Amino acid sequence: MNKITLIDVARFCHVDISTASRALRSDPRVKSKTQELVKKAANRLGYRPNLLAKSLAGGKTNTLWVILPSIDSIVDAKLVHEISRYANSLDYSLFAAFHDSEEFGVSKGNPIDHYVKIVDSACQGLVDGAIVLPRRFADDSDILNTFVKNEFPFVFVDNYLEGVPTSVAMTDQKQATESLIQHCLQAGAKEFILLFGNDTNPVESRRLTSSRDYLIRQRIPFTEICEIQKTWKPKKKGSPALAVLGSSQAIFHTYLAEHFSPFLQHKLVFGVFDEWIGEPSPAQKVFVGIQNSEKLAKEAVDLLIKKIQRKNKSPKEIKRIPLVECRAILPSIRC
Amino acid sequence: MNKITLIDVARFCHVDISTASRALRSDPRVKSKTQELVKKAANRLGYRPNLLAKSLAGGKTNTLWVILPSIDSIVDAKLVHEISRYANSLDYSLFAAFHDSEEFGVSKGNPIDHYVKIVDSACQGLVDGAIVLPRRFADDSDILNTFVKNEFPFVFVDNYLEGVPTSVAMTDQKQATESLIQHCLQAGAKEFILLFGNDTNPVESRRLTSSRDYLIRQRIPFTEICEIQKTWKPKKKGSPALAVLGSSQAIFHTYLAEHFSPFLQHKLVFGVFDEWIGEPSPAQKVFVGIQNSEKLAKEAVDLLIKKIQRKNKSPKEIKRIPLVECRAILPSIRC
DNA sequence: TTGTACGCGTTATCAA
DNA sequence: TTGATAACGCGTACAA
Repeated sequence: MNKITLIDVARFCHVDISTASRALRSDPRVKSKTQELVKKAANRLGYRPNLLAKSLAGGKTNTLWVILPSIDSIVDAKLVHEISRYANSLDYSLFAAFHDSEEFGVSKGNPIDHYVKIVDSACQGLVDGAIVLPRRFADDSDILNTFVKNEFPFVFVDNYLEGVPTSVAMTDQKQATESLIQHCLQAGAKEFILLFGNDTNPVESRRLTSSRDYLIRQRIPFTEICEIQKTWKPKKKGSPALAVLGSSQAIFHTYLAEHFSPFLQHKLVFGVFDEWIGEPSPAQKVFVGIQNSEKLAKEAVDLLIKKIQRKNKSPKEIKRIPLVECRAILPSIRC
Repeated sequence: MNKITLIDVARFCHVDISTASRALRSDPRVKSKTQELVKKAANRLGYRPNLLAKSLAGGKTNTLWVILPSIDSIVDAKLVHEISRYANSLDYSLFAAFHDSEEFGVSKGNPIDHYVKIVDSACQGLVDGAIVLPRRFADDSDILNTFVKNEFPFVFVDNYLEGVPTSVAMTDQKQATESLIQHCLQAGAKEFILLFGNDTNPVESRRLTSSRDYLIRQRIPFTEICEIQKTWKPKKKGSPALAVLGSSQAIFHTYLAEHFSPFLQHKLVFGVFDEWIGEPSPAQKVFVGIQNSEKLAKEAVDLLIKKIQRKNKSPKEIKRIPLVECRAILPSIRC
C-alpha cells in the first residue's frame, strides 16, 4: 500500500503541510509556481490523499449507499445501476450493500444480523445517506427505524414500508396496472386472471387492488388466484381470449406448469411487470410494463440529497413515476 | 445525525476517554463494574462509534469491495451475493461498486472516468482490498495496473486480464465446455454449432478453443459461427439431431430469430453457460452449465485475504472451479 | 502568499 | 486498574 502522505510531499518541496494541502486543492491563494511544484512532486512521489482522514476532517464522505437484500432480477440490477450512474454524475461515490443471507443456499448465522450491521454502520459516519430497497421481511421496519432515531438521511425506492416515515420514489402502480390491462384488452382479451400474491407487500397488494377496481369498473370478468394451488375455472362460456396478469415471469411458468389444462382452448395474453425473457409461449403475446429506472433513480437520489442538505426538516414526499411503455413480446421463432 | 462521541460518554461517567474506549471493547483490564457503567451510559446516550476515526486510527477498515461494470445477469448477481455473504461471515463489510455508465441509455461523461475514480479511491484508504470482475474493455489493464503500482491487494473473479498480474478464481472453462458437450451427445446430438464470439475475452475464447479441441478429438462435425450474420449449412446429410453451444440465452434467440430456416427439420439441443429462463423452445432440451458461485466466492475472498495479510509476497495463484452440474431444462408446458 | 496550531473521533503506548 | 498523551492524515481559521 501507499504510505506517502501530505507531510512527505510538503517536506520534499520544503513548504508547510498546509501550503501543500492548499496547492493540491488549487487554492488561488497559493502562488501558481508553488502550486505546480507541489503538484508535480505529489505526482512523482505517487501521493494519494487518505480519504478516511479527508472525510473525518471534512465531516462528510461524499458517499451514498444503496441497501438491498440482493439482486434477484435484471430490473433490480438496472435500478441500482441507474442510481449509481446518477450519483456519480453528481460527484457522489455510490456503493451497494447486500444484506440477504438466505436467498441462495444455506443461511449462515442470523440473516437479520447483517441487515442490522449495515444499517448501524451507515449511521456511524461512513456515508452521508442511503437509498433503501425494502423487501417483505416482517422486521424491516424495526431495523430501518434506527435511521429515523439517528436522524440519518435515507429514502425508499421502488417499494416502501408503512411504518417507516421517509420519502419514496416508486413506480405508479395504478397507472402501470391499468396500462397493462388496456393493452391486454386491445389484444382481444375478454376475461382476466390475476396472479398476484396476497401478502403484505405494498406493491403487490396495490397491483391487485388496482386491477380489481379497474376490471370491476369496466365490468370485465376476472378471477383472483392469490394462492398457487387454486385452479382456474372459466367465467364466460366458449373460448374467449384470456389475459393473465402477474408480477414476474416466474409466477406464470410456475402456475401454468401445474394448472395448464383449463387454458388449452383459449388464446392467451400475459401482462407482466418486471421483465420477460425468451419466447412468449404459451401465450401468443406478452406485454411487459417497463418501469422508468432512470427517472426512479434520479428522483430517489434527488430526494436523498434534499434530506442530506436540510437535516432538520424531513418532509415525507412521494414521487410516483409512470411506466415508460408496455412492450409487446411476440414469438420470434415459428415452430 | 448522531453527535455523541466517546468524550461525551467518558465525561458522563467521570472516567477518562481511554478507559471508556477500553470498556466498550470489553478490555479485560477494565474493572467489570466500570465496564458495565460505561456500556450502559453509551447505550442510554445513543453513542455510536465513528467508523472513520476507528479505521483511521486502526489502519484498517475491515471492508472489501467488489468492483464490476454492472450486473447483467442473475449469474453475476449470484456471484456478488455469495461474495458478500462469505465476506460478512468473516466479519468484513462488503460493498459493490459499479463503473459502467454506458450499458443503459445514453452515457454521461467519459465512462472510463468512473472506473478510474473507483480504482483510485480504493487505493486511498477506504478499503482493505478488492475483488474485480473484469470485462472486455480494451483499457481495463491500464486502469487496473494502478492497483499493481500501489501494491493494493486485489484479485480477479470469474474472468481475468492477461496483462494484470494477480490471483484469479474462475470457473474451469475446459471442464465446463466438455461437460456440456457430453450431455448434448448423450441427448443424441450428432453435429455441433458453436455460437461463441471471436473477441479477446479469455473466457469466451477458452470456451471456443476447448469445444473445438474436444470435438475434433472425438471426430464430431461442427461449425463455428463467430459472427452473427453467418448462416449455418449442415455438414451431415439427413436430419441428425443438432447441438448448439453458446454463452448466454440471448445469443440463441438473436441468432435463431434471423437464421431459423436451416434448423427446421432438425431436433435441437442447446448447451448454454450462464442461465436459461423460461421454456427450452425451440430446442427440445437445454443444458445449462451451473457455475459454482459459492465456491468461486469463497476462493476469491480467501485469495484476497491472503494478499491483504502478507503484502510483500504476491503469488499469482489461479483457482479453477468445476461446474456444480449441467442442469437439463425440459418443456413444462405442452402446446 | 505562507506558516502555526487546532480539531475531527478513535486506538495505542506509555506512565502512574 | 486507570489516566495522560501521542499518533492516524487532512482541513482550516488565524496569525504572520
